[in-house]
Amino acid sequence: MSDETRDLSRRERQIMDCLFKVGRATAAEVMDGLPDAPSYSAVRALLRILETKGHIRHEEEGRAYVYMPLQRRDSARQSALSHLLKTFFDNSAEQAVAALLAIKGEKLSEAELERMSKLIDAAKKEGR
Amino acid sequence: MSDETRDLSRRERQIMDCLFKVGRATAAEVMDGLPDAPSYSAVRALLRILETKGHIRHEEEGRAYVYMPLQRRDSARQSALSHLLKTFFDNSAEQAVAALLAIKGEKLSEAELERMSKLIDAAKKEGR
DNA sequence: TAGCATGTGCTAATTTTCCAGCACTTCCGC
DNA sequence: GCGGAAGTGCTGGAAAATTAGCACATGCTA
Repeated sequence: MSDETRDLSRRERQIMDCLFKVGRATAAEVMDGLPDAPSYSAVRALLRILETKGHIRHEEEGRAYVYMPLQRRDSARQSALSHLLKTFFDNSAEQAVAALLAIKGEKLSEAELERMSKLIDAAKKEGR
Repeated sequence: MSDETRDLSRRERQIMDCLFKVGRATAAEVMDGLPDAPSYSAVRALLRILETKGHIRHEEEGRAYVYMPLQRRDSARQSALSHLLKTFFDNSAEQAVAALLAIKGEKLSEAELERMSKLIDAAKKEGR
């Protein structure tokens, strides 16, 4: 997996982030999702480059191109999460969960917390 | 929060990642931690730039400079995690926990899982 | 059918990033 | 005291990224 999304240039990464967030988008939509958005044609140029490099592909939809990542979302997720874990959490899932709760803590519903508990219980059973 | 570590160039980001991972490091250590490491003097140049931009600072230790991030690790963590959540997990802590378990699942000890349960229980109490 | 809006591809050029090299200093051992 | 090892700052320039602009296609509408 040498074609990591991590060694992209700044703009390229921003665009990939945007596409992973929304799943699929036209050039105009990508532009809206970009911080300090450059011109429309700049965005299109970047999209073309990313496509050449094999990170995204497009489908024609009416007259417009709709772009989407080539890498599957869950695969990209795993990879991003894994990197985050190593960089900021000493590779400790526990610390990550703690931080997660610290960020979202109060906004989480009882039901969501319950489902998380279930996930962990399931992992316990798995492990024994 | 305009001085986000996210709008850095590729190399700058790699260096920040490296520094966040280890906490503090000399130029030589940073170089070792870098993928496709460039020359020693290139690394020093980058470090100087990052310092100018206000992302890191250095202390003199013997003859050498030891560099470290200015932003506190937990603050950087929160920010990185929050961004990851938005980009890949629809801002859902639950999905993130699921992915976390999927990655580390089998490698987690009973005790770690237990502590995670406790964290979630605590959050439940908090919320009610 | 002419004109406009909204697409696309391509490309030249500016800006930023990235790097290696050079000059200088300091410490240490011989 | 001299020479080497290991620091540092600075700078010019190559390489990459980023951008805007132009030319052209297509659909729609007055």
